[in-house]
Amino acid sequence: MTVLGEDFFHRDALDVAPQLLGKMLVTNIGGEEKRVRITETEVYRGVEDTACHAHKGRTRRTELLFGESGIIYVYLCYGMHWLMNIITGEKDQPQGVLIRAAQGYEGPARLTKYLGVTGELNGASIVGNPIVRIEDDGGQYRYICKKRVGIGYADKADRDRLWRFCLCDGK
DNA sequence: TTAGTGATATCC
DNA sequence: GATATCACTAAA
Repeated sequence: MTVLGEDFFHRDALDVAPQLLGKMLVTNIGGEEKRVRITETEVYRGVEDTACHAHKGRTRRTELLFGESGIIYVYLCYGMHWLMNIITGEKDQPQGVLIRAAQGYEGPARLTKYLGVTGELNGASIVGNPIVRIEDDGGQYRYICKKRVGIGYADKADRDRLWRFCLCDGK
């Protein structure tokens, strides 16, 4: 078992997202360790991706997306749901991977609710952090690509991108 | 199908 | 200052 380091995230989101599938997401928030297997991820990539929060440019909120890889971007949606992303790729190139689901906790907000992830984690690093990390237990998994969801506001070309990655059942 | 909820961005 | 929007979920 190894803990994923900075080099894992310092690559294109389209490489990182599928490889995150099957990894263990481990948090230790409020003194309780929670451990789940990631089953679904989604890529938001670049200013040219109209579904990406950063496509209109830098703001206080999206500043993190332009930053260093391995940083956690947590965003509050509809006033009650925290969504968790991990920044990937080069600095000044806004891209990230949304953790959409884990085994037993399908749904991006259900996952963060279980783990105890909130805006307090926004801007934290996922490498060398006792609060949150990702472990690789060596498993190899099949996955399938699907269209992203919940981005009806984006251009059609971006809505049709197959940037959502789901673990196949079984192995 | 719709209510619930609040930060953020955008427009005065 | 105000208002519109939103990478969702649970309940009906």
